[in-house]
Amino acid sequence: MARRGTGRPTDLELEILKVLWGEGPSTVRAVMKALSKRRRVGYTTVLKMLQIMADKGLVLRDDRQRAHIYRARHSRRTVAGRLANDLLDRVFDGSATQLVLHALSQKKAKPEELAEIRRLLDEIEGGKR
Amino acid sequence: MARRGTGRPTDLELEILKVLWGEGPSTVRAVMKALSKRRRVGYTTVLKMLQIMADKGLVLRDDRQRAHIYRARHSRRTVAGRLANDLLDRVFDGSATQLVLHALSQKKAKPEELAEIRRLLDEIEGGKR
DNA sequence: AGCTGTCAACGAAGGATTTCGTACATTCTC
DNA sequence: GAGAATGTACGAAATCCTTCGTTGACAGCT
Repeated sequence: MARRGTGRPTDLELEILKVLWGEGPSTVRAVMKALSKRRRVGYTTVLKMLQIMADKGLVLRDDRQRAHIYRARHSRRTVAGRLANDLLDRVFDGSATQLVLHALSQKKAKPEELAEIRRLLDEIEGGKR
Repeated sequence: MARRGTGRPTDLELEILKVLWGEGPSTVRAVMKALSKRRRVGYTTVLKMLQIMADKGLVLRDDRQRAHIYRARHSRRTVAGRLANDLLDRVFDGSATQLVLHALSQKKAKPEELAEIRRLLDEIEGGKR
């Protein structure tokens, strides 16, 4: 049971997680429908993926109904943080600043976003004083 | 020739790129030596990886000498930015702010780093005024 | 020339990811 | 109840990543 790879969700797994985060607990068909809007994907493929993901512990399955209900095991916040962290370690050697600098210089953030980041900085520094 | 996957370097590919970025153009053996400090890896494995990476266009090969010299095709800055960007699109739906917030809250940044980020923010906002 | 060490090239193998065909069970509808 | 629709489960195939054994070429040395 519980397989192990890199620990990171793969591309398709991430797409599926995003559906579950957005739609909440769903049946295979519901996930498949939502996913079809962005990607051509067959029913059994989604089913198989969800089975594997359940096996890996990425999703939880409620099989009390005939159509099993799947839901993400970890919040979007948790997984996203884990991935950001992972990228941090693998590429930026743990320097959050480097990652932030890249992220900010690549995408043009809106003024409100910049203000939000400033607020976070204040918050972090405030906690230390 | 020129294969295509996700476009992202894999884990081992990234490790190899980091060696090339750090050491500069190197032979297979030199890469293998440097890599051995952090990971158990055989000579032919590194050779094969470099051949594949050259095929993909991740590295460039100079085969004028008997021992071919490999070097990273793109700078660390470029690749890192691309990866941060990719994560942004795949997980944070393009919101740099979200990524920054996660990055900053996961790792505890040093005060100097926070100051550096502030400087960047000033720079970005300054350019608009 | 023969021996030794280093090199590139190739192919194969094992594991992971993704896709889908098929089989079989259950539920719904006529 | 028969047949269609919908569901799970299983297994196989295609591709990619990673690893390594083997082969043949080449260079240096005696």
